[in-house]
Amino acid sequence: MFSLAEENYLKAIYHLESKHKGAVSTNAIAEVMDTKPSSVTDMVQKLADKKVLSYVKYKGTSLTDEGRKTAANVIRKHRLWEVFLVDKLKFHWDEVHDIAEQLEHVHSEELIARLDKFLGFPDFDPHGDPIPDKNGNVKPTEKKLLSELNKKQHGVCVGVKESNSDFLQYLDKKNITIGTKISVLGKEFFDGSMVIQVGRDQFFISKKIAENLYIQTN
Amino acid sequence: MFSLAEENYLKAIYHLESKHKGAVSTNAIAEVMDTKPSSVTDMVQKLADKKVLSYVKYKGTSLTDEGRKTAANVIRKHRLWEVFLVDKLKFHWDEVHDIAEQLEHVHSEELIARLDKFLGFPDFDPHGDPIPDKNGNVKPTEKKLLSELNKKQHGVCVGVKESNSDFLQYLDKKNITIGTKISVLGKEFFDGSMVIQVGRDQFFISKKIAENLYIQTN
DNA sequence: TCTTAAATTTAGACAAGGCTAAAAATAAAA
DNA sequence: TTTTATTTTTAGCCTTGTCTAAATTTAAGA
Ligand SMILES: [Mn+2]
Ligand SMILES: [Mn+2]
Ligand SMILES: [Mn+2]
Ligand SMILES: [Mn+2]
Repeated sequence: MFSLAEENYLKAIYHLESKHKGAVSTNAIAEVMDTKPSSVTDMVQKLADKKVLSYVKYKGTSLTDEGRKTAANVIRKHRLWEVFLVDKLKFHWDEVHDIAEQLEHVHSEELIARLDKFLGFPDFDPHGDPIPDKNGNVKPTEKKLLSELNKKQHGVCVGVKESNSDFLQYLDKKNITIGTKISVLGKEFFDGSMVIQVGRDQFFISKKIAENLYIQTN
Repeated sequence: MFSLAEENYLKAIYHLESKHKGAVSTNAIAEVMDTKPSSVTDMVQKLADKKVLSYVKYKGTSLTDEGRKTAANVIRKHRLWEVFLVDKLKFHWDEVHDIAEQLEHVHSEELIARLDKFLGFPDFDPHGDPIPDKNGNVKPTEKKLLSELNKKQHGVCVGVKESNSDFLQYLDKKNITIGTKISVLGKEFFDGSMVIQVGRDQFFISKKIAENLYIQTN
């Protein structure tokens, strides 16, 4: 059994590993955990003792299979609760993260199994992120960023990269949500900005927006 | 905002106050919290500083209005989650307490408001205990213990006093649940045992059983 | 009332997590 | 290859919540 703090560290390291290849640096962890590098060192040494990650002084850490599975399980819980909050309690998709952040630490295998069933065994959370299975496996999906598309290409929005409130509220204003069809009408190579079509509307979006929307094309 | 430990102390003191009149003793708190009296003294002094209870050395403690409201709110959350677990996730009523014990500490007013609505604003939890409203008020119900009934009296089971697994499973075996009609066919004054009728079945119960079943007669 | 027993509090420690300041190791620059 | 800058770790201290052992207070018995 892992403490709340330990679970949060494992989750953070899991996400960092999936973004950048190679060992995760102490400073990177401190950054996302919003804590000091010295605190990270302490915790990482403790987690290494517990065999959930391997740690080499000054070189960084990487999760063991055990650690990866544990982290994936916390993420599984987080995302299932987010589905519950949106689908059942009718929360808006920009309101659920902080609550799920607490719910993810409730310990009960049975609870999650039943919640999963109650929700109809969802594959994705409200932000389009995949929900790991009981064993910590995530089926790989072929999605790309909207910013990778070129003029005249189109696809369906399947997720968001960053999911902070401001961004999600912007998407709502533009009627973009998971499942929305998006077509690229024009693309400016100088700044990466685009003109896209969503439903009947055509409008301009910045590169930053395009880099935070996942699209599935096929 | 109160810590998990503080919330549990407040809840325990709230329950103790409702059972025995007068100030709650340090030892009584230690007993139900399964901790040492010295630890209780420390915590109780801290909670007194926070104005949620009044504490007089060697004399005991009692909740302030503020403390009572805070405690009732934790209990409200506990019971609403129990309703969720039984009604929605189809848990059995003897399996939900420990999970609710964790869920009750998730902080979000909005979450509880929406959960309440999702559950249809229930008045009682799966064990027949009343759910306090947002302001910490519980409507008083006129219920008595089955052991207080005499021969030929009858009523409807509206709750259980102790709700440990063994007892709840016994009740299931006997087909007794919230809403079940129970008639007293005989009562032995020597040991308080009874013969009762439940549906078509008639059987013997000990005084201990009768003292843990709440009945509404009218 | 005097003495013993029970309840309660105080003193001193400990583990988990976290912080700051200083030291050590590694990476980058000259 | 030195020197300097950056990253990371160590050392020492703090807070929360808990515990044991010892001291105090209150209650009970003679
Ligand atoms: Mn989230
Ligand atoms: Mn999400
Ligand atoms: Mn309960
Ligand atoms: Mn209950």
